[in-house]
Amino acid sequence: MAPNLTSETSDTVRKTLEYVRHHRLAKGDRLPSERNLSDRFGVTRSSVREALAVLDAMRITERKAKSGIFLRTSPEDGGLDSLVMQADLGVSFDAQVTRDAIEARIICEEQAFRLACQRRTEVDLAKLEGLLDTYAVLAANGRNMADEDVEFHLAVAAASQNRILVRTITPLMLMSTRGRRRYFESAELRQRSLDDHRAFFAAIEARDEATVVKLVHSHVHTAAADIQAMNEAAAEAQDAVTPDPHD
Amino acid sequence: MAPNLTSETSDTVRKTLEYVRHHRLAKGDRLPSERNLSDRFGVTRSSVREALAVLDAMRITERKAKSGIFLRTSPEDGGLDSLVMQADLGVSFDAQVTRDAIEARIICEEQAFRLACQRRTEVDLAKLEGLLDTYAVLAANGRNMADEDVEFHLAVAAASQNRILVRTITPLMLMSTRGRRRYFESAELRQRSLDDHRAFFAAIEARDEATVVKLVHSHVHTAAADIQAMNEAAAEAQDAVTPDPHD
DNA sequence: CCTACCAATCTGGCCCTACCAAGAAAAGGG
DNA sequence: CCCTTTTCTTGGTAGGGCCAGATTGGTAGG
Repeated sequence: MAPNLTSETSDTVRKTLEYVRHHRLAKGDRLPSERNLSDRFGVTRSSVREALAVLDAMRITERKAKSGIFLRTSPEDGGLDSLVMQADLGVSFDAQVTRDAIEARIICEEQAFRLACQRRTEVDLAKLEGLLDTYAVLAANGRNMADEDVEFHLAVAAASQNRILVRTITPLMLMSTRGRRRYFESAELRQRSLDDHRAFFAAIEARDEATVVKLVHSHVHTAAADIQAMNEAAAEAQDAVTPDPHD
Repeated sequence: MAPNLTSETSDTVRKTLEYVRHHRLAKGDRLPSERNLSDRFGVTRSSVREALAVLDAMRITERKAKSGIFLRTSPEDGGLDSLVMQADLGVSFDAQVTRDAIEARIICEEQAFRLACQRRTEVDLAKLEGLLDTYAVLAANGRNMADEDVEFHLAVAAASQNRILVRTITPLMLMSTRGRRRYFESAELRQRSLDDHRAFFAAIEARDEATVVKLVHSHVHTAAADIQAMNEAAAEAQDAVTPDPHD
């Protein structure tokens, strides 16, 4: 669940995104050449090309053969995966993006969990129960359950039997990984999260859609709000020391 | 909206995914080394590394330094962007994935369009009206409006003022680009799509949420069903000639 | 002054070799 | 059989080189 790219590549991706931001490039604008970027960032062209391959795949840049590298969309408008990646790279989102993500998550999880009530199998329930047990143990031991939290939510979503829905929710959760980690440092919030998850399980077992929908709203909204608050606090603290180099 | 990666890189990505499928690798399994892949595919290690950077960013693979390349999730379970990429690469999805995508799209668009009714601005309406005009012209001239269709839907979603929701819907639409292209080859369907879009505009202008929700269900469901049917027909025709090389 | 053409230059696409350090596996010694 | 040591493998990175198309700037011609 941690940053996945190699340090060099992810560094170059981040520097490239910084370059775009710093120079306020807009859609269609051209980036410096690969060779230029490579010595600007002090890495080889190979590394630059790896980073650009990633940005291309994220639909952020577009490389036109023998012509140049062009911005396809602003980094903020790339796919959700690109937001997850940027979160991994340490980019912090503004409050609006965070609010939007919460709203989107509620929309998707509300429906996914509702479908889970209708379609959950015994296997799904067993899986959730197992996760719940692990969750309780971790909570009791004061361990950080950020990853397990995600896993539980995705397992519930998986009970909807709609794998696309699971994949839609995944980035919405992963976007806030950093905030979630901080969230679970609080013993009180750990306990609350455990209680919420137990309530989710009970409602899904009972196929009680109305309760599930209510739970999604309260759980996601309060949890996400807490995460958001922590994100903002952390972002401010970080902004204060961010130098922002570049010509 | 077309394939974005360079031919070589995308080729290598596709070959790697094929390798995974062909060898039925499961989560956590190890792929051949970069050097092995490079001469297996007849490309340089640089190209392999670019492809792996992409797969890494998609959270499909994970490269552990000095150890190996491991499958993080099955390619079918990667992020939505990875599905878009695979669609670009010509991979066809099974019927279940297509059905799931339709369901997910209905869920997201229903809520996004409902929010659009509440929050749309005059600017949003003007934008939609402009797109609608273009749409009508293209339809009249018998042109393929696949891209404009996507653009219109995303513009409606944008009227929800939730950019994350837009980005959630984007891959759900882009997944079916190929099918959509075929869809718009039919004059009858072009006309129907234009009518639907006009109805969307009217409902959103009137802030008529109930109608919009109904429209989403009928429009997406029937349109997507048509696309699906075309996809399956095309997939069968394609499967018949797919050789599937490899040791 | 404008246009059409042409050559030098720049750019992305790929290939190739080489080195490093940290794992993994094999070999060796007890 | 276990533990240590050596060797091999592997990803990470550097740096060079060639190709061919796109770009561009200058030049000759109208």
